[in-house]
Amino acid sequence: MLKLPELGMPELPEAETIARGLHRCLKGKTITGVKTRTPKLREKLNPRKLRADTAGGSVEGVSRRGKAIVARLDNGQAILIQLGMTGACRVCGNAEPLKKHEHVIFDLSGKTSWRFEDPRRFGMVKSFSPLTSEPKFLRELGPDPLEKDFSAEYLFKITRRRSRAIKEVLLDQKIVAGIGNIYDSELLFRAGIRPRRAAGRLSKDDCNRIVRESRRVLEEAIKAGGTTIGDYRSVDGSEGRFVRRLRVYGRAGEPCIKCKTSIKKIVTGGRATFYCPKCQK
DNA sequence: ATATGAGCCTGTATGC
DNA sequence: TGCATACAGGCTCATA
Repeated sequence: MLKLPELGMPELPEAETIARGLHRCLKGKTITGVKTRTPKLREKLNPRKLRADTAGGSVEGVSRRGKAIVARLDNGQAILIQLGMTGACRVCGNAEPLKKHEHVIFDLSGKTSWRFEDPRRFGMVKSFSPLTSEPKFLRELGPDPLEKDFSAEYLFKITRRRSRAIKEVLLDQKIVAGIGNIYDSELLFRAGIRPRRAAGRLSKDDCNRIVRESRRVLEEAIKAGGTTIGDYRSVDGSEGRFVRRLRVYGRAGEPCIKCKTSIKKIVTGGRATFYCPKCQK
């Protein structure tokens, strides 16, 4: 059975939970200091630029874009955090000892510290000015699966003439921003669609179900998410565990919850994919 | 234009 | 116990 790490399980619901938590903890606080411990993240950190852009700024708000986190400051700058595979944030007292993989530390007013932790360093942190130079990654993001513009019509239209497996198409952040490998398997199970179905062969109704089930599974997960972010009280993240009821992901060989057929594991696009061969067509 | 595979890293679980 | 191997939720790049 798959063991889920305690922190940082970053698909859309996790990013949403983190963003909400950060918003609550950081809104109105002023960044008094910026420390970086290694420049080696997915994209090389630029500590001087990060410091110059953000120190002295106050946090106006924190929100989510796809799986990424954006904190807007009152000086016209913003901080983008991509969580990668193992990225996590915590907010704690600024005297709290650093953890091994806490790479970026923003010290804030009120003796608070906002830290980015990422053992695998697939994530990244960078500052930018939202009005003049949004990073390419953000500019290219597709519609948010929880918003109206991710509709059955849109999905139907964009998948025409594509032979690629729907599982892989849904992972493409330029097509829809926020679905990751786990929820991809889960939503296709709920929609009754085989992961390897060629996207271009989906019917309008298939698209309808995919859009509907994407929303459902993501919203359910957000509700279950609760408190990922350590707040002043639970700095160790002990309160932040997600309870997930995964129906197919990580359940290879186990019986389907609907029909008892053995859940299958395949690899598409280099990623593990799980489905029920009977319930999904 | 599209699809595939490699690669960035460390941590954990497994099998010998 | 040690050691080697496989695998992990993201994303980008080079190549075909």
